[in-house]
Amino acid sequence: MTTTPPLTESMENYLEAILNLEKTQKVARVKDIAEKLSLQRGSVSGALKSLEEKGLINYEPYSFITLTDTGKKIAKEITHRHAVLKDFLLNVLQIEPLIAETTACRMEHVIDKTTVDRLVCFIEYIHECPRTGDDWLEAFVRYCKSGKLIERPCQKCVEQVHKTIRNL
Amino acid sequence: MTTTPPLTESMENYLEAILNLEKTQKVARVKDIAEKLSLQRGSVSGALKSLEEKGLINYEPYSFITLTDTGKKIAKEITHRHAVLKDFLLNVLQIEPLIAETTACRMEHVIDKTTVDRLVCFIEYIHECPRTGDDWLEAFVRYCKSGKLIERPCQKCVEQVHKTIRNL
DNA sequence: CGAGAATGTTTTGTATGCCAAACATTCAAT
DNA sequence: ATTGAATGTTTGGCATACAAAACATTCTCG
Repeated sequence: MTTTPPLTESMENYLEAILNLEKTQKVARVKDIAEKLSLQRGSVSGALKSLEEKGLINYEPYSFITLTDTGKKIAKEITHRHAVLKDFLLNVLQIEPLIAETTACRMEHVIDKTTVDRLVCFIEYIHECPRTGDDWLEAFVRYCKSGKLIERPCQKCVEQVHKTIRNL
Repeated sequence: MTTTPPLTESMENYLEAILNLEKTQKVARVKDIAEKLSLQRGSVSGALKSLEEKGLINYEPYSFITLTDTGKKIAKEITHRHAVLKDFLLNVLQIEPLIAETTACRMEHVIDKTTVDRLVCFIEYIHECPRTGDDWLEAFVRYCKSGKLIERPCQKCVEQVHKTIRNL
C-alpha cells in the first residue's frame, strides 16, 4: 500500500482529455490532446512520458496512447467530479452553460470526495423532496432577479394538508 | 483601463494572509505570513517583492507590509469568496468544519464572480423561502444518512394552506 | 516506391514557486 | 553601547509546466 502523491491539476487534465478521446475517437493522439487542452504538441509529449512513468497510461514514442486501469479509474473520478459540479452549477444555481462549464473545469481539481458525494446527495434531495423540486428551482431564478419571494406553497404540501384535513 | 493579468493562486494566498494579519496583528510580518501559509521565510520575501511590483502591497526590505488600496480590494474579494464557500459547505451541505475550511481554501481561487454571487443568492433563498429554511436543511442531513425522505410538509406551507381554507 | 504533409519528439529557454542555507539587519536585554 | 537572538534577505538549486523551433518518424497518395 504505497501512498502515491496526488496528481497535479495539469496531469489530471491530461487524463481527462485522454479518457474523452478514447471514447469519441477510439484512440488518443498527441495532436488531439494538444488541441483539446490548447497546448503545443511538444508539451504533451513531455507530459505523456511523465504519466507513463506514473503507470497511468500505456505509451511508447510514436505509438498509441491508452489509459491503464489505474489511469482510467482516476480519469473517471475526475470526469465524475466534473459532471456533478456542472450539474449543480447548471441546474441548481442555473449558471450560463459556458460559465458553468469553465467553472466546473477548474473546480473539479480542488473539490474533495466528501464534498462531491454530499453535493450529489444534495442535488438528489432538491429533486426528490416534495418541498423543493423543479418549481422551487424555477422560483429561485425569479428570486435572483427580483429579490422577492413568490409566496406560493409547494403542491405536494398542499395536497398533504388537504388530505390531513379530510381525515379529521 | 489596463487589463491586469489575473493573480496566481499563490499570490492570492499571500494577499489573503496579509489582510488577515493586518486585522489581527496590526501589521503583517514576514515571519507571520510564512507561518500562516506554511512556507519558509525566504519564499515569502521573494513573493513580497513580486506583489510590490504589481502594486498590491507597500513593501520595502526590512520594513512593514501593508496592502495598497488595490491590494486590499482584491484581498477582500478573496476573503469574501472564501466566506461564501465556507458558509455553503458548512451550513448547506453540512460538511465537517475542517474539510469545509480546507475545501473553501482551494475553491476560493477558482470560483468566478458570477458563481459566487449566485451562491450568495441561493443560500439566502434557502433560508428565506418558506418551502425550505432550517428544518428543510436538517431534514437533508437525515436524508443523506438514511436515503429516505421524511414526508413532512413545511410549517409555513401548512400555515398558508390553513389560512387559505379559513378564508374560503 | 517515394516525396511531402502530418504528426510526434527533443532541445532550449522561460516563468513560477518553493526550499535550504548562508548572509544581513534589526531588536531586545543588559 | 554591545551582543546574541529573532527576523528578514539573498543565493543557488530543484521541480513543474509550458512554448518555440529544430528534428525525426509515420502516413498518404500519386
